[in-house]
Amino acid sequence: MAQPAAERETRERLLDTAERLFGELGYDGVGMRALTDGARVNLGAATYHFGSKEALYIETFMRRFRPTNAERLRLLREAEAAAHGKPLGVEKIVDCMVRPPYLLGLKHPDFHELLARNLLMPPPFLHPAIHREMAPNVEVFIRAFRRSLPKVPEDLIHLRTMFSMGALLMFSVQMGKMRPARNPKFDAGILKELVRFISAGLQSEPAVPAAERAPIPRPPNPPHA
Amino acid sequence: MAQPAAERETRERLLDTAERLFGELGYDGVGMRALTDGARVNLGAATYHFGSKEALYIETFMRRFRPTNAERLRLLREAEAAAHGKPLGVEKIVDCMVRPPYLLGLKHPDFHELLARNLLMPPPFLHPAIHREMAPNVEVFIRAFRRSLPKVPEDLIHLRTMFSMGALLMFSVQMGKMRPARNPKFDAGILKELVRFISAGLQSEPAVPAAERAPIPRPPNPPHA
DNA sequence: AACTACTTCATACGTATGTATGAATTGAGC
DNA sequence: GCTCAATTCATACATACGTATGAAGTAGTT
Repeated sequence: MAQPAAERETRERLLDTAERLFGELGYDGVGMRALTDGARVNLGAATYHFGSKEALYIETFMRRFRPTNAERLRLLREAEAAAHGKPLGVEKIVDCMVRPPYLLGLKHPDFHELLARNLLMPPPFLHPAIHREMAPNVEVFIRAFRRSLPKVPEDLIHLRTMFSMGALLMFSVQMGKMRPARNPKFDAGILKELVRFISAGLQSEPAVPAAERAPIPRPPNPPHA
Repeated sequence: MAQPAAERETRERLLDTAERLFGELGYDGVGMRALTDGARVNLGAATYHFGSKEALYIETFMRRFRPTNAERLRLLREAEAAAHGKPLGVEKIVDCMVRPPYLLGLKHPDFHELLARNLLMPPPFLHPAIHREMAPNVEVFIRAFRRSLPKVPEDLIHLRTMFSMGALLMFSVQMGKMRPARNPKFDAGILKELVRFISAGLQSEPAVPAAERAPIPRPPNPPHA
């Protein structure tokens, strides 16, 4: 194999540019030429490395989403190990869920918008990849919440987790936009506020007694977040 | 003017189709031909009635967003009048904010996704229209929250309102997807749960004392929701 | 029946799209 | 220094895009 360094550079320059442009403008909003021009890469090289625009898009998203998700799981398991079988505090669980994407956004600000885009309204061809990646994660977090929120029926936990993801994604988008005005002191405080907000919502008394409420169906495409 | 009835039909068929397709696939994901074919309308008629694709998109969104926003304001003013100068309950304010788009979504399910799309990541050319429409609304709701949440600093109210919008938008998207599985009893209960979730987050104790926290800047493009 | 304003329609234009092709170029292994 | 696989590059292809144009059609009004 020739020039492995150059190869990696081309590939990654293209992914970085794709991260930025796809995030700003969406899958359909950016053409191959805009991507390759922005990355100073030949048009043919894009097809060579990724095969198709869809494949490039998937990889652009997944290269960051995979490790983030793994980290969430790791943090939760770590916290559960430290708790020796006792239920975790809700804020702790939420922190495990929210911190990894938050830190990721600090390191790769361009990813913020892309994340929100793909979790809220992913292009159809992304569904399988997202679902595969998220399914085990959802499972584990829901179980943790159920243990720590005995007063909240399971279907309501699902619903509230969905709300939480919405808050997180809106947060993500706005963090991207506030980039210039931010500073470390600000960044330190704001995560705690997000965790607090979500945790308060999760812990609140159900608004409708379970007996009087119709069961909440799980959406066909669960909020993969 | 000839065939005013037919004109209105053509215009509205096109808007309805645009609502559905733009919502599913986004502005760049749908071509003029897909829209006009879907609405059984001639391609030229689209340009005739709307002038351009951007104008069509703006009108597709605004024809529902305008009245929804007006209704929010109306509900809040009505509640404030009934309170005779006393601060409103937080749940009441949240209800005024959330109920109109919720009811709208029940009536026009296709609008759900379009709303989420445009409030979370509007195409650039929509910014002015959204901002004009939302600015007074935001003002009034923030003021109401400030009165009812004396313990929450104003910048944190802004932040939490942003979180709330995220929850609402995720809710909106998922309601769209759950359409087939829903029923009236379900619909009746779920709004209350959304209001409860958001209100609990808004009312929670600030996670970081104001003195120890950096001020939260208002994002350059405020969460127009 | 002729006129008028409005709406629909078929068609055309230039450009941009994603992908395919095959020739150049590169640098390590021998 | 030759070989060879990996990469880059210029170019081409068919299709889809948004918009413009002008003729055809449609009702009310006179």
